Amino acid sequence: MTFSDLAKQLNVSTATVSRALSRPETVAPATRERVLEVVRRSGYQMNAIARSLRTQSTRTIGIIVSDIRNPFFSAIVKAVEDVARTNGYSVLICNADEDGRNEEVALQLLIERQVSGLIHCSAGANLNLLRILQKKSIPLVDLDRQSGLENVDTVVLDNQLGAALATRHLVDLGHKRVAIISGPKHLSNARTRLDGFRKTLRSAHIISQKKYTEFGDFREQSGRDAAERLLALPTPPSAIFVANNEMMAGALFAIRQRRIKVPRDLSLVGFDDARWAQYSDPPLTVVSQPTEAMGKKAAELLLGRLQGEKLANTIVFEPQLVVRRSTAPPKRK
Amino acid sequence: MTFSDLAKQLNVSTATVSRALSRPETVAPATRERVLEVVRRSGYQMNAIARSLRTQSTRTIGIIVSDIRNPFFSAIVKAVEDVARTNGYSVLICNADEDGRNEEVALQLLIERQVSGLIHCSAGANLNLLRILQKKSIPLVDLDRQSGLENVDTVVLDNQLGAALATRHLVDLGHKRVAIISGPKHLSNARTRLDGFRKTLRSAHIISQKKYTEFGDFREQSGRDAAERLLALPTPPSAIFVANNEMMAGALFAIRQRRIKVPRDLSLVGFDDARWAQYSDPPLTVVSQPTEAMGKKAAELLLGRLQGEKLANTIVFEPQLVVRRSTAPPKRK
DNA sequence: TTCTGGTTTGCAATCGATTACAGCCTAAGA
DNA sequence: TCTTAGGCTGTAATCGATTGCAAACCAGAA
Repeated sequence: MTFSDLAKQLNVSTATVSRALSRPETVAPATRERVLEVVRRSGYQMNAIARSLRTQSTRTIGIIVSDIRNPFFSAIVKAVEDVARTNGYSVLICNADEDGRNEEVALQLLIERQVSGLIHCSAGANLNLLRILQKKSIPLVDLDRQSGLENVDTVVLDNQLGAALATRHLVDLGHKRVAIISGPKHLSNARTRLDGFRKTLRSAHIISQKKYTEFGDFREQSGRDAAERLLALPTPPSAIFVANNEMMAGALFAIRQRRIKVPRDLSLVGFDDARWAQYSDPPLTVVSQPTEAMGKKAAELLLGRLQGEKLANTIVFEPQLVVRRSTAPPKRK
Repeated sequence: MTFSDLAKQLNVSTATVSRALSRPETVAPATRERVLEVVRRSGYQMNAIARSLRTQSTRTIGIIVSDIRNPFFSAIVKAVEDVARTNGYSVLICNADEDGRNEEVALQLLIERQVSGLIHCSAGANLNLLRILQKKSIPLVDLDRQSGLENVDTVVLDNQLGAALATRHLVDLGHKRVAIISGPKHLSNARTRLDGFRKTLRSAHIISQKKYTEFGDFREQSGRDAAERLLALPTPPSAIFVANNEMMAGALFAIRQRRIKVPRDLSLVGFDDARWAQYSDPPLTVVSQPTEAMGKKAAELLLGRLQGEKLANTIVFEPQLVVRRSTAPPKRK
């Protein structure tokens, strides 16, 4: 069923049908009613592909996340989808699985599908493809992780502050042997968190030791491995700051396996307040971020750009320390 | 940058460019190389919209989920996306928020966008729109919840068995006052779970009482409300079977607020083994489902259909009872 | 040289909606 | 009665890639 079929049935031209639907005031009331009636009765469904080709606009926004199962990202996706839908956009979703290669494939695909805009949680892709977006003037919003591209809308947490809050909390409790399980060095948010961690230790006159600095890839398994290495140390840390929730899940696994008591033998601070963090035993002290708000804001920035906004904005959200029961003063030796 | 631009540059026709890319063996080696070289150098990106219009195929699969933040569905989405990607498809995602109206809007949208196929976790939409899909012979896979449409591929859990396992477990522990927080009556999976629950009680000669049967909408808040009602009863239940993980989170909230000790004062069995269920305090006894496998299977069935498979399949997955520490024999009075 | 068969290429229609432009009609004004 | 303006509608081009058909070309056989 196409306009041309309807037009034949109605003895009008496709132009009239099109106008009756998209600019009703330009067609005579009588004709308009006739057209609309037939459209309704026939259950006609517009072909958005054809329309997109002609109008050069897909009203689709692409989103690349690093792991849709991470509650942080699923909350982002949910928020983005909400904003998109209420503005007549749809969402094409791609998973990068924390791998720059996958991200590049995804970018390629989204460009080919002519997305109107892109929300992008970098897994470390090469900048060239992103430059293509810019050349095609497809607006881009960096979310959570900065791609490194200049003049791009950005929504991030103040990661430095977040890490500082966590670290400060541990230091204030009296911990001296403080470890970090950081994210990969090539991701901006991981770097900034590590930075905040180190600065805070330094300002407390604690030397951040190399053996207490572990790097994971933001995924569960790497958190588990890192925790195992830390716990196997001759003098293991008395506190660990784990830089994201997935790695925290992994770390917890290792910790339980060794039957280490939290917080008696080990204090833990996590990053990002996934639901399970508060239900966990013990409930975890974490740095929480306003996830939904960040997703919403990213979508809004994007829509703003699509509606002609010129300037690139950088929005920084504030983290909050949520103290629960996974942190306590260190055991006296 | 279009084929026509490239063609001009190369002094060939657009037909040749097209063929060099999609059926290289049909063009002379020399020309082919010339074309490919220019394509590479110019960074040409195919316009998938135009191609889709011409070929009448978008290679996009739509997915409607009821709540992307529910880890059950995000695991599904992840699995579907994986299978899709490795087969050259993309995924258009829509959120129904457990509301049939939203689902209908989503269906409309996906039809207009000419998705090649649809994976569908019903929130109870009207069947008419789904019939349109069938009329357009767009393959459809019902996942987790049956839409009620005939002759449709289906991937479900054996919900009856799942509920039976849970209930049996409680009964075997000696519980007589067993309550259920069920999902909404119009969803197939909720109904079947309720059914399994009732049948099991009956076979144990326990009368399932109306006051012990609560209905929620599969979302957190409703679980909380339902739990509150149950706990406020003159003789509250000694065990509750909560029919999905979101409502369980809500129920737990209410239970903690009342400082009820689990499992001493109340046994709990959940449905679907979200990550937090095992980290929870106490770790929850749940009926687990092979979520990823279900998502994967759904995607595979869909792709099968897209490749010409004729018969509609119904795949039933087996649930498993995972006994943790939220269940125990009832207190003796 | 002419013909045959095969390879390579181009022409032009096509997918379905949108829209600039032009033409038609009607009614009001001269 | 003749203009003219404005409202309504239709014609046809367009978006960018694909593809059936036909033409052009070439090598080898007669």
